[in-house]
Amino acid sequence: MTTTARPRKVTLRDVAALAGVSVATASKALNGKDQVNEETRRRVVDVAERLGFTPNTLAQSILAGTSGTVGLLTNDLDGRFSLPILMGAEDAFGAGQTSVLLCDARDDAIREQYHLRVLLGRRIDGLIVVGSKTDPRPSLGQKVPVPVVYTYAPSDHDADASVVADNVRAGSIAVEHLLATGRRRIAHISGDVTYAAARDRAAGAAAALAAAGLEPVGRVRYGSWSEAWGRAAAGVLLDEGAPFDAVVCGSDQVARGVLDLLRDRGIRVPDDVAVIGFDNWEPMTSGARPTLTSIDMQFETMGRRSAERLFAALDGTDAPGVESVEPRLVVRGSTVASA
Amino acid sequence: MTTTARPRKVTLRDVAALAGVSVATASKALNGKDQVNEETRRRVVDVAERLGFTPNTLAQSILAGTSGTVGLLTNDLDGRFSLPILMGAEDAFGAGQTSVLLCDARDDAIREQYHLRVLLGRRIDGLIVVGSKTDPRPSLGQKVPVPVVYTYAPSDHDADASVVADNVRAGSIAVEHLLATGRRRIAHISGDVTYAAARDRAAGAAAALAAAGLEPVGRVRYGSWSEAWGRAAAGVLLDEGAPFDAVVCGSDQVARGVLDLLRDRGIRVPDDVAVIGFDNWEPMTSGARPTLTSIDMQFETMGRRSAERLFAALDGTDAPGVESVEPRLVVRGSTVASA
DNA sequence: CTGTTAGCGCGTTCAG
DNA sequence: CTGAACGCGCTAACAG
Repeated sequence: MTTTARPRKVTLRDVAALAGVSVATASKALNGKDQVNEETRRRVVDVAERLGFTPNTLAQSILAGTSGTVGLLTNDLDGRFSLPILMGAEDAFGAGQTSVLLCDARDDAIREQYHLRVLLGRRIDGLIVVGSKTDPRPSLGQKVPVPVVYTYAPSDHDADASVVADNVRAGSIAVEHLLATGRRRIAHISGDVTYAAARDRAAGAAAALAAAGLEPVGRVRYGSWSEAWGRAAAGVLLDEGAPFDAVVCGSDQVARGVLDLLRDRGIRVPDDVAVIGFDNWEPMTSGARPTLTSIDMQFETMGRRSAERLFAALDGTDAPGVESVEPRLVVRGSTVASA
Repeated sequence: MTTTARPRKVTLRDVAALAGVSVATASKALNGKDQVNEETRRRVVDVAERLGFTPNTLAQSILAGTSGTVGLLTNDLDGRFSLPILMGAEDAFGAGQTSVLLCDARDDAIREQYHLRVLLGRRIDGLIVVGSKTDPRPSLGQKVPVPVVYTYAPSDHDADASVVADNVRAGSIAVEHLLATGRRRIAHISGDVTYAAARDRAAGAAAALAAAGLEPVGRVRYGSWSEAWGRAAAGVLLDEGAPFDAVVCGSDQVARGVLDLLRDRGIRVPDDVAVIGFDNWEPMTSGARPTLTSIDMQFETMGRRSAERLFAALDGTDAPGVESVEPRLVVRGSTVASA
């Protein structure tokens, strides 16, 4: 056990003393104010460097009334969606001087409330709340003294600012791509029906089909977000005998299961049947045979936009309301042979 | 655009004034000191509640000299390993009063240095550094004025504190499990040889085989951490003709590829060949057919231990050095039929 | 150009 | 039991 007595933090006072000036002068010198002799400045800067002086941001904050810190309150730290969102946000903030305080509430209102208190105590300048599902979530209320942006899950209150993925549009894009590749008999195997994401994607897909004057092949088959369900549902679909030349799948995992079963049954993809998923989750898309065409929900962009809107709100230039991020089609081998 | 002029933060002064007492009394009342009349306290608490008073942690910190904040500097935010580590740490901290400042350095030394400065400026009490690979990484040096714990990737400096996964042990556990299920001819398909994790696991596996007086089936086949590589390598292995009854795979993804190819070739798992992976990554293990036996590296435990050691270091009761976390075998259908 | 003074929000003596 | 005064590290306003 090394009892390396950590030295007391070096303060501006120390620097000033050793440089033979007052604290105020030292402060000015280090902050590039122009009311200080060039030589004096050099001396101060030099001493500061030598002492390894790091200004105490806390003290600055308490004075400035703004902490240069935002809270990131997530309910989906184990899920794979909050991570890219987090990265996008961290990215947008990192450019400036803003640091991120991360909290995980695990979908527990009590824990959320607790973390909120802590964050407010730390005088965060703003807050981003990441939901665990895309369904609207309860607002934190209007009494929170800093701007709040809800992302992934929108707030259920109109006056709040939210950034969400456009799942309806994603559904349409999927179907439009299949139509563009000449498919006409399109089935739909989705995930857990209690998720708005599943229902929204289905709605978008249905709308695109209807717009093309086509009927879907059977109803949307809801189940769970798993490969096993994809396999099972695809099996049932085949056994029912209605011909189809494409399957829209609720997620990449479901799509993966569908691909596996089609392969088992000797059905060629994409020649006989095209398959498309959602999320563009690399481990799933790249490992599939053939590689999986998917709709990327642009989570990183969502994170970045959330950060940007938070800044805007701080400037007082943000309009409340829900903002959708446009999804993006990524074409691979499961819909186009050459891809 | 709602220009809701945000009200000035309510301070202890405001509370005291409205309660008709001095700041000092208000402070004592709210902090449960026993030198205050019960009725006065009630009144103060009441006013505080009504005003939505939240004590300014920054002000407290500046005084206490400790911020109740730790830095979490990761280089693998996009990878899937840092996330569970982060959760474990967040968990351990959350119990107390500690908040986490998250930074992503993306394996860039410049960015890392920059973030370090910012974090120190914010007077973090300690720092956890998460690597992107398991290979040792350069130490931040001994001049950092707060305790540092390196995790996932250990520091290359002996005097530093590190928490790592025991990949060698993991390799042994994998082989021992296969031996326990009666396998004797064990092949090994791994990932990217430039990763210490791949080499360590192979070393552990080889040692366990040797201890049992067995020879491996061919050399370790290194490649990449992908399903495609797993398929390709398994194909080659079969084509070479040397009989084998088990395959240790460098990761769950590789294992997934191996399983797929064996299935294609009509080889039954686990009857003819057992397959085992590493990481116990749920999307991979549960989607596989059969479900995949895997070694869980206990990332969450690593995060928790890192947090605990950081606390210990703050108390001055931590011994430096590398600590390994024991991996855990999770048995599923790819090694045991009934599982 | 430099030093002195005041004060940010809070906790903690120490008198009253 | 209560309140006035001081200090934490720093910056802004004002004097010198």
